[in-house]
Amino acid sequence: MAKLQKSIDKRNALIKATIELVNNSGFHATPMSKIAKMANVSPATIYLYFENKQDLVNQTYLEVKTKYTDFVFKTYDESTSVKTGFELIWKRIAEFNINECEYSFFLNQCNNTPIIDEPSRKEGIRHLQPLLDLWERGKKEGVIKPISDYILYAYSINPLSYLMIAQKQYEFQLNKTHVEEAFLSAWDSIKR
Amino acid sequence: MAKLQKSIDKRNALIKATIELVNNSGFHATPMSKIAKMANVSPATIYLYFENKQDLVNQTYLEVKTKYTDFVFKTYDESTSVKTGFELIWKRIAEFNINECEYSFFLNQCNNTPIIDEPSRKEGIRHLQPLLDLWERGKKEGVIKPISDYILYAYSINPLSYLMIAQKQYEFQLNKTHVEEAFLSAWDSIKR
DNA sequence: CAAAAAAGAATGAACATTCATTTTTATTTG
DNA sequence: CAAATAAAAATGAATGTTCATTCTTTTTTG
Repeated sequence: MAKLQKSIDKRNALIKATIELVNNSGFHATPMSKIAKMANVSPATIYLYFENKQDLVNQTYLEVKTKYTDFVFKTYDESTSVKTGFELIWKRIAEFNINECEYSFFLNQCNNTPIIDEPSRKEGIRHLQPLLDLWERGKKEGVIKPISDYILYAYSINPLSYLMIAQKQYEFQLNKTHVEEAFLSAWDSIKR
Repeated sequence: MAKLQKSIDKRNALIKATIELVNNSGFHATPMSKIAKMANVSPATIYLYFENKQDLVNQTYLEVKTKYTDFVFKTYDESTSVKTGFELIWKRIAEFNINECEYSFFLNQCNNTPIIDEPSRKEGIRHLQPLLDLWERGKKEGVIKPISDYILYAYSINPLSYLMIAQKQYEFQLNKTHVEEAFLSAWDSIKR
């Protein structure tokens, strides 16, 4: 009896193709046949790895989201001051947004449109917990404004997504100075 | 000879239906037949008002964008101080985002995905000129940080879109207090 | 009553998914 | 160790559906 050992490379190639094609055309304008072609695989093969198109995109979302949070919190250390901790996380997020543009663009599209189904989306949100905890502490210490996490997120984190899109879509180039300026704006908007 | 007088009501109904359906399912998952049904019109009739599906959505975008900027700058008066002017514009944007949620959600979707074609998108951007002029003046007067308009926009305006989506998607409700807090964050992030 | 507007049915293309085979891989057996 | 074989993996073609758009006919309008 042969082992059930489907090539992980093929799965990765499919996920990569999905990201690229969905980024450029959107979920519904991306046919399975194109994904298959880009991954050098027959359309039928996709169904050995994923239940259907929705499942493919859900799994892609969760995989990218995991890469994102793994990267973002890798260097984070709970024992620092709130400001230092925030700066650490923020800069990692910025780095991810700039260097892994394909991934962030995909995540952003998932967060802003109805491609992803609700369970997968909920699953994805929980990943930011350490940042929420840090804010909690900051509020207690009187360093962070005592306002809703949604507002804190909207002002200090979400703008990075916008800048990333601007970079992709318009003739705007984010350089080191911009990142520093953006960080100061982020901190100014949430600090007490 | 009968006048060429296509009913404006029908066109409006089509645009309204497009917004609602695209908001809930996205462009490519919205069939013309559904748009027709919701507007109480035959599918063939759509083609009397619009060239094709892409044209329908482009025109919808421009129409909504115009409603947006008309509303936003209606009360604006160039002769005020920079801070007052900014507050005036910002609050109108907030009001639009909260009260005309359907419109803002649609605009946001257009800005973040590849539904709209490039010429229509460019056309839409120009509409924010008065705000850009105000920032220019603010920078000269030393009231606003001397940084890229993209960053100013990312921190002071774009967060409202995020809050609007959060309101639609999660269990978050924007009240008057939130709006005040958000305005302070916006101003803190761009003021010198 | 003629021209415009609208309608429903028809058309053809595109697509997600499944089906029938072939190819690859791993294991067994002489 | 190699030939035989059985299961898994992969494939290309087929299927049935959905959809944008067009065509032909009917209805409305001035």
